[in-house]
Amino acid sequence: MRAAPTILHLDMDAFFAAAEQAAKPSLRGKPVIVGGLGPRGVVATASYEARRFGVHSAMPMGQARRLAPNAAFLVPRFSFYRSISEQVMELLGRLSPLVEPLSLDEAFVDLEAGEVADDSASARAAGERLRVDILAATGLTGSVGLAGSKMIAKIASEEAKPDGLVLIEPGTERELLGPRSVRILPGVGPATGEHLRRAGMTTVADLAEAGEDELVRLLGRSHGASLYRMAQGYDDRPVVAERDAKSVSVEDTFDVDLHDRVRIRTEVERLAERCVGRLRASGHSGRTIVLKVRRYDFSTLTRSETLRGPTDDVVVVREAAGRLLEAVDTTGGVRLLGVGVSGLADYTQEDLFAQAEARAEAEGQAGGAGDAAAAASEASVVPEPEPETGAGAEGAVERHWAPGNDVRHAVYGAGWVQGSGVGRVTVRFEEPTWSEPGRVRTFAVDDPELVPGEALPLVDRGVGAAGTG
DNA sequence: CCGACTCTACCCAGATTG
DNA sequence: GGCGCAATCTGGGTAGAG
Repeated sequence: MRAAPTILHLDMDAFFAAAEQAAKPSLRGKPVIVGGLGPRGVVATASYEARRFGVHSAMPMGQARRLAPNAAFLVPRFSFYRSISEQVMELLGRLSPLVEPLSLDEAFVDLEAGEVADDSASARAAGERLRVDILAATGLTGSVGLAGSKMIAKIASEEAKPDGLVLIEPGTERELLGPRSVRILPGVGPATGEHLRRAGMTTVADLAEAGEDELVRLLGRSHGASLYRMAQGYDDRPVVAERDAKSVSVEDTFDVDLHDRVRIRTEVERLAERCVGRLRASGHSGRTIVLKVRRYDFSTLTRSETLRGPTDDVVVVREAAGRLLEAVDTTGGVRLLGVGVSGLADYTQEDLFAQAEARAEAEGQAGGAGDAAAAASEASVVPEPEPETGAGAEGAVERHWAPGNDVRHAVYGAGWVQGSGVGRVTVRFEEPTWSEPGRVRTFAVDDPELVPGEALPLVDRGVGAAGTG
């Protein structure tokens, strides 16, 4: 809680879809839907044009297709979005050392810590300047919320969407929140919202009136107390620059349910390998292995096993996951499998274990430190160098020419995949900085002149650009 | 030795978020 | 009838140590 609205929340507008529109002139002003295109895909982001048809995030793709059959349906390209995100985060970093990213397209910034604002006027100026800078650097719009706390800043940016800025003066929080639905409070989703409704509370004012004891009784110690504070517009959470990861996991939903036990087993092993790949890439090891299974009827269960010490060994994780699977009934089919590792320790932590072990051995201490020694030996299991193919291991996409992917043709230049099927791939040749839609050509999928391409910059860059034409 | 109690670690499900 | 992926947090249960 602070007296000046110096906590900023930035939220890019329809980020994935807007990025695709910026990269592909022919999609500007048209409904664009980004998400999984398989039989069980969901919408990740819908452009504002698509939202007018009722399409929104997390909607099953089939439903989105029925609502907006003429929209462009694209597969997400995370590395492209990440590169834009990095430019945006860099701009935020100029405002303050205290930047807390929530996702690729969202972040909190503590303007006070950055000494760029200490009152409403200076905060507003910083926010407006940021929006201008983001547009200039990326060609995309973002919405800004400014307030004295994270919660209110986030509500403000939501209010500002799209392409706006809203500042909420400290002191006016309660009148703003009071009449609103409990659902605007962080931590109140469908389940908690329904829970509260059954208890006769639908507005934030209802919560404040109910009192802390009542909410604690209803929702438990932690949720109840924090919700009571939030309902009064009281929120002390600081902007935290970087928090270290606590778990790493991978999961896959299959196009059709898996029934074969052997197949299920090999999928679990593959997931364990991918998980360990990411674990090691992040410089971690972990103690607890988690297996996740979603069955044909959507019932979901997790089973976990905690080791004596942290590991980053594929063999150890793969076998633990396999053991966990043995205890799971998969009759009827499996829709999703996942493998995770939690209880993370980083390399330095692991080094300490290894050092402790080395010391213990050198001094010949075999006494009471049994547990520590066991932990050390687990931790120092030497991972075998894996004969892994390419470091990326992107899940080897079957459809080589996925809709939306960048390509380059020897004759026609840069373009992107509009669609493919029956041995053909249709490409639209255009570039981000063009103002007009480009031309469309169709090729054989194995046309040697057609190769995967690179994402191009969304805005003209550098003085050299002046001489075009 | 038993029972009651507290503390901690672990396990699992469910909820929430973007 | 359709419902992805990754991460975090919490509540409640159980088990062992003291």
